[in-house]
Amino acid sequence: MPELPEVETVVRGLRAALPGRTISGLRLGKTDFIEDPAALEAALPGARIEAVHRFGKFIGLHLAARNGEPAAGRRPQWLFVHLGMTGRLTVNRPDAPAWPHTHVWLSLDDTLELRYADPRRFGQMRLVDEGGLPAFLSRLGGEPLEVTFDTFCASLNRRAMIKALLLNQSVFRGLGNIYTDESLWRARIHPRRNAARLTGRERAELYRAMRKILALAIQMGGSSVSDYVDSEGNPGFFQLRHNAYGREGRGCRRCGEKIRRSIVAGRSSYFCPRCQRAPRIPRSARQR
DNA sequence: AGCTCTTCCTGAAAGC
DNA sequence: TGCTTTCAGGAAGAGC
Repeated sequence: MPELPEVETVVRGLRAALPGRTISGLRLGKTDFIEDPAALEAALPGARIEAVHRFGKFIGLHLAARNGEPAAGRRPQWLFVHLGMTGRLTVNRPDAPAWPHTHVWLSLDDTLELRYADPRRFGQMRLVDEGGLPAFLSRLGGEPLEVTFDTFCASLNRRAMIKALLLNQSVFRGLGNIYTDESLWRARIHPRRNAARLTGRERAELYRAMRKILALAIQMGGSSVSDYVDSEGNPGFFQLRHNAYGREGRGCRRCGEKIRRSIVAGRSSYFCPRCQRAPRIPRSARQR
């Protein structure tokens, strides 16, 4: 599933292909994952793509005013795309075969196509104008690779399980199930630990682990565990280096103990029961 | 505040 | 073999 490293990989690919191109046409299939399909049809044709950015798991295409229109006309806008679970945003030649479940087709200068395919349609697509950007960003926390150690530590002072906290996009933006599990494994912290109770040393371990894991994953083009491919349709390879995620029953690569899976914060969570010590359960909450 | 539960959706995998 | 059921999960909203 696309998380920060996968989205970053897609963004880097798009950044090499899109800026400077003009959207010459738009075709929509199913639109239930698009906030306002009519707005896309009104705004996109003729708009020029100025830049491509990433905000957590969101891809932001910065669009310039329509060529030749007066300055008072259209303001710059952002087209935000979230890949959800199974979204694929690829640049293709118009004659190339399309993935099944392709629902958005953007013609670029009549020579290329930007396509969005998403079997489960858990993705999102929405248009935000320049003035709406602060409100959009205010719902998101800091970038995991940009946040300082001090800010990171301060953000952990909540009484929530560390796994739930890391998954919460309003705390840090971009971490999903894979990279929280991989970071916690590397830092030897159990997913059910209370974030506020992590020691200073544990916070430092987690900060370092998270940054290392994300950097490595980006280097390897992300993890392809289900449908993920980059903007050229190629898979990533970081799944080969997973130490926890998806490894239930297999040996921990540090100590040999069998990796366990349990539901934490509503998500399948993989961890090593020996390296990642479970928190003590309060007497009051134990069994019944 | 922050937890659990539910909904959205399809394809893969497990079950019978 | 072939049909049916279960499961996976990011985000958002309801309810507690």
